[in-house]
Order: sequence, then structure tokens, then C-alpha cells
Amino acid sequence: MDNGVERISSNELSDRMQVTASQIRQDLNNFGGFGQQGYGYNVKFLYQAIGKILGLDKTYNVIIVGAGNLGQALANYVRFEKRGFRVIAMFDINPQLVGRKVRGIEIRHLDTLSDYLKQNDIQIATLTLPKAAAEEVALKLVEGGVKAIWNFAHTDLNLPKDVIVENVHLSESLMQLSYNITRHQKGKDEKL
Amino acid sequence: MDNGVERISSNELSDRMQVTASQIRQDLNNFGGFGQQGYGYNVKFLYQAIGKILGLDKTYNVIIVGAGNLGQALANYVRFEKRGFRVIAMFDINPQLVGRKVRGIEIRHLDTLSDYLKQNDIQIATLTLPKAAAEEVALKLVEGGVKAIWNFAHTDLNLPKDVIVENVHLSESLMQLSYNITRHQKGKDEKL
DNA sequence: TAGATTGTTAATCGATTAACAATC
DNA sequence: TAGATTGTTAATCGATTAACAATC
Repeated sequence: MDNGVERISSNELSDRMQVTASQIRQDLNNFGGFGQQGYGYNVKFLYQAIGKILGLDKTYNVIIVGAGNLGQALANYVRFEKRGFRVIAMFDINPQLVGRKVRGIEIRHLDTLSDYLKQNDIQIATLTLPKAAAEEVALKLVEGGVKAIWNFAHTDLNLPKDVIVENVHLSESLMQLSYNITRHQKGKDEKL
Repeated sequence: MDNGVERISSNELSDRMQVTASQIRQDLNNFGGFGQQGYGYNVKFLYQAIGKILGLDKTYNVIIVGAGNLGQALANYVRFEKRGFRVIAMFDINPQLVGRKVRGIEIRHLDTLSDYLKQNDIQIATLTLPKAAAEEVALKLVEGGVKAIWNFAHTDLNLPKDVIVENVHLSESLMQLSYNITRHQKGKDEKL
């Protein structure tokens, strides 16, 4: 779409991604028929259709719990806003941070979290704090009505199963990198 | 291991993870026989064996390119160091950051990157900078002998295929969260 | 030796790919 | 109408699970 392409076939898509044309058609058809025989897929329409499947047509109120470097990095990432994720508050316990603003978003004291949740309808909370505090805070969030947690704390959360948790475990990503380096090295050795 | 468990069977492991005992045994046996009939797996030995498979027994020199919030967050994460990933330098173009230190690690000017790479043996580089600069810097890194890139820039890199790239695309993670919320909501609606 | 539990082979299941009839 | 390309069914492939003989 950014390249001004108006229509595209599953074959052309297959060339651009590393996915077979068959799989593209199969996968899309799990959600509906977005193409047209003899024509292919209208790029703009497909983009919107996929956005709708992913729920990107809705908007959510988001808070960031933990306003350290990682929390601030997320607060500064403007493109989330464009996808419908409105960050409206941040929380921390560090007195040096409380009261400050990041991209216009106020950092509040963690003690005020429960009160804040009573007065505001928050769907998503980002957990960007040390793992020691993560579980306790997560429970407060759930009590306060938060339905989904984007968890960056280096721990798995034990929460009621109707709470949606998306983990970003950087250590796992780093291990994968490490494994690929090792495998790559081995591949070389074996060729000798 | 943290809980002081000395030995564990594939069945007990199965209970703790959401993986069948069969799969645990199959998967481990792709790499070797780490257990013992009638006994199970020695936890300490298994931990070390898995570490070795993942390459966590080696040490790597790491630089962080992009010393913004995200770069600093990674620099501050001490546990990476324990896994053998030694962060020895950071780079940025922001004059307010250059010269400062994060956890003792100096932030250097990005212009000095190529020189630095000539004089130091760096295996891994973390890309934590805006997507506009990512590809160009990545090429410099590869020229300088960096073998693996941990890519946090919101873009896919087009690099020689012997360069190992591990992408952390937060927007994809957020879309997954969004999709799960949507699916969850739908599930509820359908029950009505 | 008897019991436990692995390593491994065989059976099942699901996901990917190929093929093609429907149709724009 | 002819050509292109989807949606969808059938064939293939790989991964997961089940079963069990080997062995500690």
C-alpha cells in the first residue's frame, strides 16, 4: 500500500513474504473471502480487512505501569497511538519520576493506581517494572478491571485465565539469537 | 533448580509446563540423551545441557547502537551479563548522550562506530534506533565484522544471509494482544 | 529382582502444499 | 469469450502423541 500498489495476487504476495501462495489463500479464507477470482486482492481493502481481524479498528485506553527506561520508550512510540492504543497514564514508585511527564503523559504514583482504575476505564496495561513487583501489581490491575496485560517483566504471571496476557520475554529472544549463532558456527565447522 | 529440586521426570515437567511428557522426551532426544531410565532427569545437569545447546556457555562482546530509552533499558538489564552477553560500548548521535555513561558503559558517537569495530572484536550488536537509520547502520556493523544483530528497529533488515538477525517487533506483539482481545470478546458474544 | 522412566518406534493428528473447479 | 486467479478440496508432509521395549 505504501508503494502505491493497488491490487496484488497471492503469487505476488508469496514472492514478497516467505510464504507460499497456497498458504496465503488458505489462511485468509479462514476469516473470509477477501479476494476476487481473476483479479486478486485489493490492497487497501485487504489491509483494512486484516486490521479488522486483528482488532486494530477499535481503540483502547492503555496505562503504562513502570515508568523506567522501557516504560518511557513505549510511551514515546507514537505509532501505537495510530493503531488505536491511547496511552493515558503512567505509574511508578520512584519519587524522581512521579509528577514528570513523558510526551504529555503524566507519571503518577503507583499508590494511586487502584483509585485511578476506579475512575477510568482502562482495557490494557503495560507492565514494565522489575519482576519482584510484577505479580502483585498485575493482581491490582485485574481487580481494577483491566482485561489485558502486555507483560515485559521477566516473569510469567499467574492470573485468572480470562485475563489476556501477552508476554515479551527479551531473555527468550536473546537465547534464540544465541542458539542461532551456535548453530551457524556448527554448520561452518561441519563443512570443514 | 531454584526450588531445590534435584531430579525430575518428564511427567513432572509436563505438569509444570503445558507440554506433554512425550514431547519433552522427543525434543530433548533431538539433542542427546540427557536422562536415565528409572530415574528421570538430573535438574542441574539438564540445565547445563540446555544452556550448552543454546550456546549460553559462551561469552559474547555486545554493543548497543542507539542509546535512547530502549538502549538504556537493555544496558541496565544485568542478567544478560550473567548469561555471557557482555555489553562493552554504546553508540548514539545525540550530543546530550554522547560521553555519558550507563551502568559504567560509555556512550560513544555513532561516527566512531566503524573505527571502534576495527579495534574491537564484537560479535553481537543491538539495534535500538529509529527505523530510518537502521538499515544503514546495520550495513556498517556487518562491514565491521559483527555476526549477529538483535534488531529492535521497527523494520526488517535486508542483509547478507550469513548475518544472524533476531527481530523484536513490538508492534507484532501488540497486534497479537489486540487479536486475542478481539477473539476473547467474540467468544463472549457468541455465548449470549 | 521389581519398579520406574527413559529413548525410540509406530500411530495419529494437524498443517502445509498441490491441484483444480468456480468465477470474476 | 478467454485469461487470470481465487476459494476450496484432496494429497502430502511434518510434528505431536501414544506405546513399549530397553535399561537404570
